[in-house]
Amino acid sequence: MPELPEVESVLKCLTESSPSLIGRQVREVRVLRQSVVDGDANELVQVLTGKTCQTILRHGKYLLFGFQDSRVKQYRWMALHLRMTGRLFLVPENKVLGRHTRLLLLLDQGITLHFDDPRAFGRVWLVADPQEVTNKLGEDALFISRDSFVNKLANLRRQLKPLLLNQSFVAGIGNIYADEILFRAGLHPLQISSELFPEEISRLYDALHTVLLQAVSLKGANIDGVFEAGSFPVAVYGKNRKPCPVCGTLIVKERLVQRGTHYCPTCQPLVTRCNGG
DNA sequence: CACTCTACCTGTGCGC
DNA sequence: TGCGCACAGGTAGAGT
Repeated sequence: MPELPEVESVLKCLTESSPSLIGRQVREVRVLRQSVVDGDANELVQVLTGKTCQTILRHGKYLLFGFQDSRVKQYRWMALHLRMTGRLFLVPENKVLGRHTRLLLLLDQGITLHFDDPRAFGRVWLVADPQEVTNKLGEDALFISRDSFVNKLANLRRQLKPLLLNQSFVAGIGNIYADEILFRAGLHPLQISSELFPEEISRLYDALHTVLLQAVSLKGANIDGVFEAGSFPVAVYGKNRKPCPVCGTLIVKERLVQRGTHYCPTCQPLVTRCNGG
């Protein structure tokens, strides 16, 4: 369940730890579970071995690691998605493997990058250019402008929750932050985008921006022991049958659009409207 | 186009 | 105590 704020936190850990992943040369790649590599695992090993990690980008929930050969200027990129339970961390080499370690990059300076993932949904794959990943995605949710958000949303007739979850609309929001954003905006998950009043669209953008910025600054969400790092306090996610922090009404959890969805029926009423807002 | 369903996975927590 | 099973969810891809 790492979403944008959690992935951003991972990125900061990798780049700001000492020693940082940036500037480290790959001495050896170990694929401990073949399915962690989308594509040819042998090619991944061949391409990365000997190269140096020069930069790491994030777009939505994707990380892109730029590797360069000392002799060749052209970058090769490793894309990575943590999906549900993936974790990345730098540890001293010879550290015992976790039960669910899927991929190791053994680096210089005696450190190793671990990719652990109990559910084994996470993937890495090679791309020639970051655009291979970002082309299919919308703008990053942390950086999308109000104008861009308003324009894109106004042209779509979609329920708000699946719209926020759609990575080609805006990249980085998952189930937790979709619920949190809609709660903060006071909008029902099934409200139709094209029927919103301008003031409501503006509120939705404000909520998206505020929630994500705050969550990033707190290094992700704090959800009953799921994430050990973050301290962003969730208002509705996982709070079914608990009082709404605003009005005290009990939070409802329902399965909407194939997702566990938490909302306050008082603060987020579903409003039916005859025509576009 | 908008929406639904399924597959991919495994740890957790429930009922019996 | 332990067994079986539903459930959690991001994404791709197929189907309605």
